[in-house]
Amino acid sequence: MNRNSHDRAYMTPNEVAELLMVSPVTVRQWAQKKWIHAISTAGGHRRFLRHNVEQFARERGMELVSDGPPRVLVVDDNRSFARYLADLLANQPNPVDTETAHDGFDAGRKVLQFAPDIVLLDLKMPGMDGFSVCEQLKQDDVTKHIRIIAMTGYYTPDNETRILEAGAEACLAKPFDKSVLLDVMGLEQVVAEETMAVAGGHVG
Amino acid sequence: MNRNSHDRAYMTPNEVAELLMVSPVTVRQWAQKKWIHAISTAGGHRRFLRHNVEQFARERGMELVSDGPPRVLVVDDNRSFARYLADLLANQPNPVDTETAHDGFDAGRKVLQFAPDIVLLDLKMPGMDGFSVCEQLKQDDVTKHIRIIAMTGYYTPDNETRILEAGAEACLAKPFDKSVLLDVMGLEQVVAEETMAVAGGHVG
DNA sequence: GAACAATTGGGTAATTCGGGTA
DNA sequence: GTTGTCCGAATTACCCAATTGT
Repeated sequence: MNRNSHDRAYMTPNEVAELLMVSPVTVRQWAQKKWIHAISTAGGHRRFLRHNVEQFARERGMELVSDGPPRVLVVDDNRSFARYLADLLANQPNPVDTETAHDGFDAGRKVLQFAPDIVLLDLKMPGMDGFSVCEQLKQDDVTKHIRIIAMTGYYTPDNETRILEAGAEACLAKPFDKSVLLDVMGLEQVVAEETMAVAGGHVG
Repeated sequence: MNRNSHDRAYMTPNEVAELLMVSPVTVRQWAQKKWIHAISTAGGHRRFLRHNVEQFARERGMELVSDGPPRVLVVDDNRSFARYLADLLANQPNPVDTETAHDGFDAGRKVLQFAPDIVLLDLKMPGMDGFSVCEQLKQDDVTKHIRIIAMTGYYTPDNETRILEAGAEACLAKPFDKSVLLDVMGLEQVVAEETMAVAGGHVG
């Protein structure tokens, strides 16, 4: 079993090549021209830091990171709650593009078609293992950069630990405050706004 | 050995040109008019994502000339059975490219990334409604052309009717003969080969 | 540590690409 | 609407020896 680049802090030339949709030779050239900052192993092989690769891509105007408004995919089998979250985000002062998915298949499809920057992922969906989804996203070069924020109505510290290890950057226990969500997502919100309870209906 | 576009997530302009039966210059024009969504390399060269190209082609009513061998996605939560089917197909006298998915999310992802010609779909997967998957595939312009062959260990005439109405072209009751599968798929097989029982392990 | 497959670096030549124009 | 052609630039192929991973 190969270790995936997600588990490591560095990337190999081949991994960078695939991510940037270019042959390894070209990555080599770019490194020689110092367009991408590279570290050298003792034997002279190059290793790249994810941060440097992304910075390079951004400077060259690649679409690795969308320059438009953030795109958020809400994955929750509770349709009304998903719709509620999506509307909430779409109506923020800072615009956000939103989309919803209600089952695993739909989620997998839209992750590629909608190409979100952030996925709000409900962990407890029938037949869909949120942990597995998280791992799958992080193992794929095309989707590994997507930020994952987990949500669960059955919060336990153990679950939080597991999902964070799987690659999520936060785990929110339902119900959670709107302000907490926006804070975790890194979206600025209007100051002095009263906190509004955001509850998942199916939590009961 | 050259890497084929089938092995990559992206396509070069020349590859797109060949697929669409047009000169590279024309592909260039189409990309400039933004008829085909293109991503840019750091050096300014264009790269195309497979599903973007296919979407464009189908919007224009084009018949895609599948250049390579047929691509088959096996969707079954029983990993060993899915692997067995995939190996079986891959080792046919007529080569077939195969891929497997074991849950809804994985299936949704690979339907776009692998871009199969045929999906072998198990109807009874935990939390994944095969009928819903079938409908989703048929409702999306990008995937509606994909042939769907259903498989179930709990065959009933009613189920067969429903899945056929949802867009599948056949419904196989496990266990089924290898020859039946190949026949339904339209893959030629070596004559006078003894039929070999193909059973799903979890049907038990 | 030894053996083996896969990856990598460096070099040069060959190919492909984008844009403009016909 | 599509293609041919030219040019400078970007990308890739192919060579082999060295490094890395298992």
